[in-house]
Amino acid sequence: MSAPAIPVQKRTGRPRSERTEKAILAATSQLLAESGLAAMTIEGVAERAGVGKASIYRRWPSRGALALDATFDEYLAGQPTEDTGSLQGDLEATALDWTRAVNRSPWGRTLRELIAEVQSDPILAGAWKERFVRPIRQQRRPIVERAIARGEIPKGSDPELIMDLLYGPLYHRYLNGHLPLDDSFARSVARMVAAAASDGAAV
Amino acid sequence: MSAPAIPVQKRTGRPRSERTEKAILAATSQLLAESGLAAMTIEGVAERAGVGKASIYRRWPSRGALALDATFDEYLAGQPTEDTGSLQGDLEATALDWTRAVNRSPWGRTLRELIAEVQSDPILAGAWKERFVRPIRQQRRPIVERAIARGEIPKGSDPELIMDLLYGPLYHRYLNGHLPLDDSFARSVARMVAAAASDGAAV
Amino acid sequence: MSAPAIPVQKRTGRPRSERTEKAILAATSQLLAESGLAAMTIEGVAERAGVGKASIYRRWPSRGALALDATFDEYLAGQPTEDTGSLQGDLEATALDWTRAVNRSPWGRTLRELIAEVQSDPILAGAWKERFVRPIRQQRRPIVERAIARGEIPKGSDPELIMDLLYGPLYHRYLNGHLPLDDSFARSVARMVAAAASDGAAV
Amino acid sequence: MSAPAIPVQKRTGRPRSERTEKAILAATSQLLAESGLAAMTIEGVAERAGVGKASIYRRWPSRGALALDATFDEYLAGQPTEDTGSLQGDLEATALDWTRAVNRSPWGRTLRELIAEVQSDPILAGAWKERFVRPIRQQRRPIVERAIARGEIPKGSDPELIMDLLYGPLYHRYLNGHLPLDDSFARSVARMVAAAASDGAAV
DNA sequence: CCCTAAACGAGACGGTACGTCTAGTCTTATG
DNA sequence: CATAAGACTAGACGTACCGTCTCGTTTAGGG
Repeated sequence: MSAPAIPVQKRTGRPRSERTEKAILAATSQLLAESGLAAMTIEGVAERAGVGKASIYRRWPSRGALALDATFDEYLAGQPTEDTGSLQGDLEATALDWTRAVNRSPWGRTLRELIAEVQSDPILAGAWKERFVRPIRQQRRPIVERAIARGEIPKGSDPELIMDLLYGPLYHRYLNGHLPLDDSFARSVARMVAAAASDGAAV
Repeated sequence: MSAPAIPVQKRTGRPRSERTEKAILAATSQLLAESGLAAMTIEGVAERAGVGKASIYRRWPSRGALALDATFDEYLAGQPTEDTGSLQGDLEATALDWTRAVNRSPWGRTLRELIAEVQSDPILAGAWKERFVRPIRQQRRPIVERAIARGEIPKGSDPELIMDLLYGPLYHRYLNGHLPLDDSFARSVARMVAAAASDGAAV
Repeated sequence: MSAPAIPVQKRTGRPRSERTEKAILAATSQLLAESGLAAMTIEGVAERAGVGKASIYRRWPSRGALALDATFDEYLAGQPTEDTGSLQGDLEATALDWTRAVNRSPWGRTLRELIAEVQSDPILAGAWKERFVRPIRQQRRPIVERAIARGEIPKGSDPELIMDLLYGPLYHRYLNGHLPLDDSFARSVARMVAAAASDGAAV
Repeated sequence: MSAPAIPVQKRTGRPRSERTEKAILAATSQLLAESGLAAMTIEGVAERAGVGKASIYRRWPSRGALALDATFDEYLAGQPTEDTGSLQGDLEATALDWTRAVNRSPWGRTLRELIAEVQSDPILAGAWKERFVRPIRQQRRPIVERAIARGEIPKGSDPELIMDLLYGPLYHRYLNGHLPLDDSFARSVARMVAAAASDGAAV
């Protein structure tokens, strides 16, 4: 009825070395931080990690997949979701957290290039959604639930719509760069989304 | 014996051929439509156009710049800005136009990859903002002005903020692909932005 | 593999650089002399010559073809065919020349490895025959003709058979190494071939 | 390369499996017959034999050594040395035997590539001489002894010289391919060698 | 009857070189 | 000068094998 929770242990052959895996991810992170995804090559990673290229290809199907894993490793800390007491407060905290994170170089640059890489590789795009987008959104879902519980917004309000309204404008300035992505903008967006949701427009 | 009174435009050398330019752009468009930006190479364009690589480099500094020009050539038709009589109506028309345009393959794919390309090339990013982002936004500016004139929203409402609130969520689903970008979503976004602006949250 | 006798005039494009060609052949010769054919790689040649790999592949289809050309360039001096006054004298001079040439390291090693390389590459084998084997044999043909003119051997004697009888045993010891290939052996072979030919056994 | 004459008694551990050894040799022979030595790889043999690579390296030091053993296994039948009653007859029988054997594909191809392999591996060259060259020559030695006994050639005639005179030209055409190696050539060589030896030129 | 130790199949390991591809520049002959 | 053609240096690509090194398992002989 379901996939095995604990994958069956492979029976034969030399097991993959954890040391090798860590060396590859570390080298990747370094290179990404130094010069960005565009300048990161599999050969470069292999050399820096003191590893054969085959050991990389054995584990990751593409440069993007490797970069994604390495970036995810750094990101895992995640961001908090503390209750500020109001919908607008929660949205503002979320927007400010994200804004400050992506303005942090070089992580911000890598994220930007990773999103770019994802645009022309459907397999990678799937991983991106699973590993980055979905977790962050689920983490923020309680914000809407708390607002409903508080009676700030109607019961049927769509959390997905609200999340897109909040994150969308931030990503937009981040990737297009037509106007600055700063704290002030983050606060404005949060204010507008809170207002719209309170009006019941998200139902 | 005497210098010309009005300095004549330098006339030495063979002038650049218009035929060459058109052949390059046509070949680029074809290749983009066939296999996307990721698979488009300068060598491929040169061969398809029956042109030397140098003739391309003489005109465009990079693959992205060429692709941008070729795509812009196709895009010039633009979208209308007719007055629907209400802010929400105007926003909805705008959102639906954009949504339907990017859902059109292969143009949608090329745009997506172009945005990707822009992420790691600052020069190209500048061109992108000038040529695509700014014109579209200026074209839509009257929407806010009309809404103020109608008294739907306060005088000090920020058109840039409203534009970001509208386009941001659309781009977000377009590039991240976590949820479908369809007419229904476009209408929901327009409704929410109109609601927020009416509340005076965009001041 | 080599320049055509009558080079077809290429109409367009940048012509191949003579400098590049010479640098490649020089680097190849050096590497062959230093460590032999088995250790010579296309990458190594490219690096030593300060040349892109593509420039090598543009000119030679395989490592063996390149090595053959480089070795031929060194060999071109050739060996004399002076008339010693008798068949046995001429054969002996020929055998001694060849013996001493192949005992000369590193040229002898390269020749040995080149013959080896030829065994599993039919295209290369053709070039080998044309460029090395046939010229040498034709150069030695007058030996038999002079012997006939002198009346030492019958008119119908087969020069090819006599050449094989002379060179065969020398190559045999050279490649098999079961017994030393020295001047004494060269003289013995020459003596026997002369004796057999005088008996009219080569008719 | 092969089992030692007096196998040192191993004290402990699992003994080497005869099945494994046979599977390796069989797979090697198959691959040699199918595509030749140049295309035969240790990995390919291991896979075909259903054997770990280490089990091959435990037994043979190199690809050439393995190929030599596998080929030798097939060759063991050897060739007869019957007395035809005359030196020329014996030489002719020998030459024809060898000629026909090497013209037999794929065995002929493998032998050719094996000789090639030997040229750049001194250790393998030693094995080659011991295992192939010497046995064959010793097998043919009685030919000369019988000729002396018959009084066809002088007592001091050098068997090694005569063997080189006979085999050399055959190997020469076999490896160089400049002219066909056929029965007619084999007979001519035998006739010439017999003539020279009768003249006492082999003393 | 277990213990020891080597051999076993499998396959990962760090490497090297392959032959191909594209980048961006340079060099020719021809307009 | 610009052009089409194509050679130039440079270097990454992904693949194939190399010879070595773990794994967990098997298989004998000696204690």
